[in-house]
Amino acid sequence: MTKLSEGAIEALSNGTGGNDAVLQLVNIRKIDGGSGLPRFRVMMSDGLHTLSSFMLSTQLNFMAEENRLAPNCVCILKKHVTNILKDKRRVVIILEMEVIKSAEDVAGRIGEPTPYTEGNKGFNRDFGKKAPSAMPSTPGDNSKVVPIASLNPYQSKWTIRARVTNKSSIRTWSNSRGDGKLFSMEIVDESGEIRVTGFNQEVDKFFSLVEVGKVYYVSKGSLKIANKQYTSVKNDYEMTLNGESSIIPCEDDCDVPVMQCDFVSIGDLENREKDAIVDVIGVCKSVDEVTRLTTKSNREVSKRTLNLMDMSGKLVTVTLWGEEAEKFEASGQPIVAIKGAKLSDFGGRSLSASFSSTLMINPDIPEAYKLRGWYDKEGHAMDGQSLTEVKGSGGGLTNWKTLSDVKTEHLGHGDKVYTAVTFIPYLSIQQILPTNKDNLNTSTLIYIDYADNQWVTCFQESAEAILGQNAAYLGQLKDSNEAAFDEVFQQANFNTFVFRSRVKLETYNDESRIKATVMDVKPVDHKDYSKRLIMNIRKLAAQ
DNA sequence: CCCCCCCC
Repeated sequence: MTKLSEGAIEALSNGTGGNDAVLQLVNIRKIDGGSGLPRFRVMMSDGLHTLSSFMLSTQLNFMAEENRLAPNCVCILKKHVTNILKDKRRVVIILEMEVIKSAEDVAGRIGEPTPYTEGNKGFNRDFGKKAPSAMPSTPGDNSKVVPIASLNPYQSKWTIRARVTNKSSIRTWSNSRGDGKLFSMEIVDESGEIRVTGFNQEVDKFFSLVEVGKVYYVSKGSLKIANKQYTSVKNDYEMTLNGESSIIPCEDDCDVPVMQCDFVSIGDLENREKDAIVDVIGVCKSVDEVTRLTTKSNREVSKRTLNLMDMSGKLVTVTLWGEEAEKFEASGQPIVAIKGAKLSDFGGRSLSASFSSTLMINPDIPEAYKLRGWYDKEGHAMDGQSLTEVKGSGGGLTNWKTLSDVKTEHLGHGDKVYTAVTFIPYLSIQQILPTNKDNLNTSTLIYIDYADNQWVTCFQESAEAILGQNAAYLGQLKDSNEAAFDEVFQQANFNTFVFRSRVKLETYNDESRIKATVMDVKPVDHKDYSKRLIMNIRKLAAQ
């Protein structure tokens, strides 16, 4: 039977408890978090005593939500902080905890614990494994270093020690409530992260001091409820620097983490809501050239799109803006991580690196090494399927299929776009829009590959690309020289192109059939196509 | 006290 850390509850309750206590979870309940995230209150037992004043820190909410923390499970309390409330009660905030035995593997309650009666005599704060004497001294201030996760609007005298992971430029604003300037940054420690904003005088005082990547002691700021709409930072609160605040560089910084990311698998982006702010990591499989464009509000901006793929085998198009677009270096298919990318429903699902995003190229984190290993071993041989359906040129050719794949995978039942290299044995023009001869409205062609055939419909642009003539000229020719007109179509037969086509189930008069439409036609890039064929041969040989 | 998130 699992041995619990008898005596740990008493120690935790009077503030002398260390970490790595083995405890049994007795009960867990959700409490109303008001406007913020839900909070979970937990009762734990050490076999001798139970104590109900444990709170799960919000970054561990997933453990409760996934039912990993069911009554009777046995856990190791890896990291915690003790907060003291106004009425001097202690609350143990669980920062890190591991379930070592799930509820179903435990027969029931271990021992016969009785509720611990709060006999708080001491009044020392306990911040986890660091004994008060070992606490880093805080420059120019008597306050103790506390974890970011313990910050709240009700305590004002504190110091945190945190690394800056992101810093904005200085922005000015002017509206009915006044005007001013501000900057914001994101900082992280081992317990969590928080967004910090400085206005006006605080901009003058702190902006130039703060450098991304460095660690600072930050003391005294105002905490308020965070507006989740604008940030992916996992904290219910955000901090505003005020006249009392200080920021002092900290040289001894190696134990402060670099960045906290909660990566979403690219495949899972399909299930996320539009406008969600997410962290993603993937291999940059392809990249477009940088382009300049003018926004609706008449601002000039640089833009670049890239395709990221991860171990879900799915790809997504990500748009970078401004300097990040201009400076992006795509050589060697780097690992790209983006913290705080914005999910859009353009083309199905796509991502945009917004103002508050942090872009990392080949970051020094385990997820990146894992992905690199996977990609070099097997991922490079996968085409992957893109969540972003790209119209026209640009954005790269993805989701390569043979025509028999299109059938056997029932792509048409899900409104999918695929790429295929196909040969045109026969092409016929069905219709030139009678009211406007310049408009080659519809032409239908059959295309084939080695395995199957498919009738598809082309509209003007793709039809012109296949016929090699523009619609206006063809319209004239049809009236003036029918033999020459037919010849254009004869010439187009027996050519091979790369087609991007959309297949979709259409219902007409209660009858359903798969309708295929060409979205884009390109000449075959034989070098690229040969590589693709060699890759497929290798894959078949490996089976 | 901001919160701009651009383009196809």
